This record gives sequence, C-alpha cells and structure tokens, in this order.
Amino acid sequence: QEKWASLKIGEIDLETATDPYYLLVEFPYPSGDLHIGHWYAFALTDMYARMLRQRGKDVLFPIGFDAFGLPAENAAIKHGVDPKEWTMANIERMRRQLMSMGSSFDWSKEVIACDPSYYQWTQWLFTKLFEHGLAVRKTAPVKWCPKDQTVLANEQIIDGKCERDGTPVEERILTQWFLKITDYAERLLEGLNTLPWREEIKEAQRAWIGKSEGAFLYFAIPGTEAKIKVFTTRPDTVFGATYVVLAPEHALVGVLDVENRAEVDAYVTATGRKTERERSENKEKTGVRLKGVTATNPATNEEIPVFVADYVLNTYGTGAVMAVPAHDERDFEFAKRHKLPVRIVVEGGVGHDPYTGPGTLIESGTWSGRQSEDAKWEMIEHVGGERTTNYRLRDWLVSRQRYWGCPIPIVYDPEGRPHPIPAEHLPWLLPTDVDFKPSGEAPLASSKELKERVTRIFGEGWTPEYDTLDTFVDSSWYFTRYLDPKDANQFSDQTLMKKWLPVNRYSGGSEHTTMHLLYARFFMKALYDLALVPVEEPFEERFNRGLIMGTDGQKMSKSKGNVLNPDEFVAKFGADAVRVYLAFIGPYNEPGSYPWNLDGVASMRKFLERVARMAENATADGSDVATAQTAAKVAEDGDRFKFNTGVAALMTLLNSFEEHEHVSIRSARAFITMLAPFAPHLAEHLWEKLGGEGSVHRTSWPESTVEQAELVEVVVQVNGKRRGSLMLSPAAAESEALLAAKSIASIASALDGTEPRRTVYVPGRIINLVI
RNA sequence: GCCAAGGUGAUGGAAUUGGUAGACAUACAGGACUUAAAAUCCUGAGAGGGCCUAAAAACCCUCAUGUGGGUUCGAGUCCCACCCUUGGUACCA
Repeated sequence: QEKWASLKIGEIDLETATDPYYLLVEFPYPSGDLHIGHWYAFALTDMYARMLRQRGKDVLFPIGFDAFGLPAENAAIKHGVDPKEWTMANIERMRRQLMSMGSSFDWSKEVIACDPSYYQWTQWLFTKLFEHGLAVRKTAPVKWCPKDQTVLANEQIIDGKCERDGTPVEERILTQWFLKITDYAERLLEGLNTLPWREEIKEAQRAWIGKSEGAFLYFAIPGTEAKIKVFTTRPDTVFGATYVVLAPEHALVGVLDVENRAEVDAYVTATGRKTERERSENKEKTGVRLKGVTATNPATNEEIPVFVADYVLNTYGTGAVMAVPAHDERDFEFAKRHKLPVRIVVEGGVGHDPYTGPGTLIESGTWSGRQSEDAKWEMIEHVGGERTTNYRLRDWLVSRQRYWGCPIPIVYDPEGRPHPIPAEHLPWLLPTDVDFKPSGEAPLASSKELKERVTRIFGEGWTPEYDTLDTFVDSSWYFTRYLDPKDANQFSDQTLMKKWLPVNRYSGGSEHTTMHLLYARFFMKALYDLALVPVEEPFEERFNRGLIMGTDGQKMSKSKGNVLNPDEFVAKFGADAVRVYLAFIGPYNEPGSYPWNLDGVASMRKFLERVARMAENATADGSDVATAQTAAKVAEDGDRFKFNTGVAALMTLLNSFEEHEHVSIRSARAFITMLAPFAPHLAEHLWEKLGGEGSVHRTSWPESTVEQAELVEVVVQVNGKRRGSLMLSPAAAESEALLAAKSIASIASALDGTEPRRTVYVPGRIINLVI
C-alpha cells in the first residue's frame, strides 16, 4: 500500500488523459465503521478500475463523503459532540479503512459534502435553480416525523412510517422549498428510452414517475359559480358517474354552503388527524355527504350527490373524482356502503363486479354501441372537459428543519420576499451557535450569529432562511465536482466536463433507484437547460449491486445478531481473500442477495496460497502455459461486472498450471498480472518475487488474442441427442463432417444402417443427423 | 392487486446469437501423508438402469434446469398457461 501511495497508482491527470473512462461508485455516508456492504461496494469497483488501467484506459475512480445528514446531528443531541468534529473524525477513520482494503481511489479528487468549499457550490446551483423558477416556495401539507421533529420527503416514508425510526408520520401545513422535478417528468421518462440500463431499473423509475393519460372534467354546482374539477382516466364512463367525491383537504369542502356543516367539519378533522397509513389500512370507505349540495353530471345533466371521503387523496390529480361505481372497485365499495345507484355503462367481462375493463358502451346517449376505448377521447370534448396527462411524481421537497445540512442560500426582505444570497457571500456558512435539541422549530432559528449576519449584510428587517437542504441535493451533482474539486471560482470545469461526462459506469445500491438516481438525472437536465453542464443524462451505464446477507441467509442486522465484521476476516485471512471471496460469491451485475459463507473466505485464502506456491516454484525454463484465453475471458467478464466467473477462470487456469511441476516465469507473470485486480497485495508481492519491474498494477493486461485451434471437438448428434464427438477443423465442409461422423462406431450403431434424411451442421460446434 | 426480476445438484453459482446442462467453488465420502490431528495432495459424485464382471474402470441407455403444453433437427435459453420466491409499488381515480 505504501508503494502504491508513493507511485500514486490511483491518480489521474484529467487534462492529459487520452482514453478517459469515468468509473463512479456512490460516495458513502461517513457512519464511522466500514461494514461488509462497504467492502462489496468499493472493493469490487476497485477491481474494475485496476483492470481497466492495466488495459490501457485512463481511469477516473474518485471517492468522497456524503457527509451531511441526521446521524451526526443525532450524535450531537445524544452525546453533546460537535456534528462537524464527529463527522470529520468518522471520515478520517473511513479513509484509513478504505485504504486498508487495498482500494485505488484517486484521493486527490476527494469531495466532502459538508465542507464549505463544496456546499458553496450546492448553494450556488440552488440559486441558479431559484433564478430560473425551478426552486419555489409552496404552502403544502407535509409529512412530519414527530420523533425527528422534521419534515420528511415522500421517499423517506415507508408504509406511512418514518424511514429512519419507524415512527408513524403526521401531517402539517408549512411553507417549504420545492424543486420542480415535475416540470421534467416527461423528459425523465423519455431519457430512459435511450439509456442501456437494466429494464428493472428503468421500469422502477417509470412507475415512480407514474404517467397516466386522462382528462379533466367539470361538474358544475347549481346555485353557485363553483365547478368541481375532476381527473379521470376513464372519461368514457362519464354517463355512469352517479356521485362526486372530494378529498377532505379539498379547498371547496370548507367553502360550500352545506346544511350539515358540523358533521362535515368533524369528519375532516378526524381524517386529518389520521396518518396516511391509518387511512389506507382502513379499507372501509368512510365519508360524509355534503347535504344541500349537488353537482351536475356534464354528460347526463343529472344532479348527483357530492361527498367528502378520505379514500380520495388531495395529493393526486385534482383531489376530486367522479365516482363510477359500476366500473371502479373503490367507488363500487363506497356506493354499496352508502346505498348509491350503480349504473352500468360498459358491457364486457363476465362475473366481474364491478367490471373495470374496456367494452361496448351502453346507456351513454349517442355514444351507445361504440367501443369504450375508441370513444374515450371524443367524449371529453362533448362534455366540455380537456385531455390531460397526470403524473404520480410530486415536486421534490428539499426543506429540512435540521441543523446538519447545507443552509438554503436564501434571505427574506422586510416584506418577506425571498432573495438568493449573492455569489460573493457564498459559502453561506452554517452557524455554529445553535441549539440542537429538537423543539419543533428549525435549529438555525436559535442562532444569534445568523440573524446578525443577515442584518449586517442585507440590512434591518431582513431575515434568514432557517431550513437546510435535503442531503439528496448534495449528492445530485457531486460527480461533476470530482472533475474540479478544489476550484474556488466555479462548481466544475466546462472543458473537463465535456471530456469526462457522462459517467461511463455508475455502481450503487438498488435502494437509490427511485430517489438519488432520479434526482441526479433531474439535476443534470435542469443544469443542461441552464447551459451549466454539457450533457443531459449523467450516467451512461448503471449497475445495481446485490446484498450480502448473514450466514443464516437473513439480512444482516444488529437485532438478528448476524452482523459480520469484515475486519475479523481481514485479520484472519487477509484483505485479498475477502476481496476475492466477495468477487466469487455471485454475479455483481444484478441485485441478488448472497449469504456469507465462512468456509468460502477460507477457501479463497487457500486459492491464494496455491497461487503463491505456483509462482514461487516458477523457473526460467519451466513450462509455458497458454494464458491468452483466460486473459480474454477475465477481461470480458470484468466488462460485464461478472467477477465471479472471472475468478473461476483464474482458478481453472491455476488448475492447469498445477499439472506442471514448474511453470515458466513468463507464464507465472501473466497469471499474476491477471490476479492483480482481484488480489492486489499478493499480486504485487509475487510480482516482485518474480523479478518484475515497477508495480504489477502498472503492467499491461496479458495478450488475449487466441489463436484459432486447428482441430476442435465437434459434437455428433443423432435426432438431437449426443451420440459421440469427433475432432475436426472449424473450416471443414459439411460433407467431410458427415463422412467422419458416420465412421464413428457409436454413430453407426445409432443410425443402424439408416441414411440420414437431413443433416444440420454448425462448423466447429455440432453436427446433427436426422433419421 | 399491479409492475419487475427470478426458480438449475446438499449449497453459492456456471452455461456467446437456441447447439456437450451442472464450469468454478463449498459441503460430503473415500484414500495418501501423519503416532494422531490440522494443513496439503489424490480420487469420487445429478437420479436411475444396462453391459461386462470376482470386483472395478471404461462404455452404453433412460430420465433430469418450478409444473403442464407448444415451436424447432435441437430448448435451461423462444412462445402460451399455471405455481412459487424475491424486490418495487399501491385507496394514483
């Protein structure tokens, strides 16, 4: 490791590089200790970085720390430590651990998200988004975690509970900063079509964006000017709409002149107190009729009742639906419970109740007899509606009422209008005189210094923004900063971005598919539109790695007591054995889950010892062993992130090496060169023993052109079943192959004197005789 | 429910565009070395059967990649239906 450090094995000169390859792995949160998941993430990507360097690429393989976030703040609250000191100490420890696994990161490009020299540019980019209307303030009901005393993003809520601590989420109304990711919904979808990512990842993003084609229809309220605007994907069923439902939070609920105001208000209050989880858990369709209020069905002109019910979400569509109980399951249930009429307007399906598929329209005026799918879009116009596209994706809420995050670079004038903090005042430093204890108020509000700073710079009556940014903002652009990490004048370098972006390959966890990965894509597209970056899509290839499970096949967790500490294995078997084991455990190009096998690590140690014995026994006049085929195979498997079969190929080669008492130093060196990405320490050691010059990690990959063998085995089948084989030139003609095949005893007996009526011949591979 | 990815020996897994299923390992069994063990090395092995045998090797056959069909000279791979597992997602109108 010292040798590599002095040789600067991992460092790359971005400007002079001629064959650039940008290999990126998600930068870690500095939690303190490296677990097996970290090893899996960093050791295997390191293998590919090393391999590519040996194969002549100029590889950028950077590392940094996603260093803002809750754990530091929680440590501050719990143990009274300074979040910054806590974080920096963890970073120092993780740096040493990352080096100890034998990684070859380019540390000269390191970025740390909580360092002012980094977050200065997070802030600057935010002000650019603000100036172009992509960062906006909105009043909105937000999800609130009562334990963390903070607002949560939708993405941080799992089953209505806080992702971090499982506390049931509450709702609050606050003014928050949002990034307008919804403006990019369509382009984020389109971009997926051109990316060569696994379908799995693309589908998850598509589902998250949740595009649906439909229409806005309007239901007038007689006696008022008001109209209820609904979103529907089934305008073809409008003749079957027998009532209208408003979400409890819908603006009209409080405004309309209802006869049973007290009852309605009580219902709204009761549902407002419920968490979304409770609402969805209780599948019973509760609701209250707005007495004295009706809506006009724009197709039938009938007056139909209006309800408020919590099965309608205010956050999707318009917060109001036209209910068609005959053709929607939820409406059907609600209608049954409240004894509302069910009117069938689409014929189709048998035994379905309700029937939700397409079919022939009935009871639909002049549209009767038409196919629902055909008539759908024409009917919108007829009822005065408009065609529209709705997305499930919501704007990205980035405000956090927390301390340990990037301060939002905004100040408010005496009238309360937001202004971006001018570039000359960036970085807008996180104040240090704050009270961390959660009080329901943002911690920054307790800083005297921050208020004084705003008054001094902007004047009396000006006030600071107290919220900090979601850490996903920090991680949405870090890969551009790696190209120019120390620049005090710009967030990155245009020339270098043109040369190095998009990232060639991005490796990370599948848990980031719909959050980080989508945010980073949005950021790139927005910055592209502002002419700040040269590419629209940040990542050319994306690989989601799998999960390493405990020895019991269960996910490792403290509560299950099956957490394995990599340090123990490193101490016992060495970093190389752990690396090779992780490579061998399963394919890295798909997100599977692999149980840790204690014997497995030990067996990798044995493999490495066998390699060492082989190399130590190598002599100048030993046997030459063909290595070209293995060199091609290992390289190809590396390109596919299939390190398991790459290692297997090396094991196979070692087996054939061991058939010789001594192999030549030349062959041994070729082997060691190929082992180097996987077991870099042992390879370097053996390289020196074999008298190699410099570092094995600076050698080039062994020759991998395989000479075409003169004779290859061709399998002979009779009626598709293997009945023998013969050695044949790949260039042999079919007639020659047929003649040779027939002369084999086992074939002759299988043919039993019958002349094949057909022959299928694949040169160099197979000949099939059909009788 | 919907979407996606999967289902191959005891286990992890392998198998270019359809072309020798089970590479490479682990575990297991037997053997060598050892007083013994560990380590190391060698050998065996999908299931069942046949032939020849004192016994074995070699050889041969049948079946076998979740289940049932289909396409094809040939299917783990392609198509249809179903079952199961994992992941994502959900009163999304």
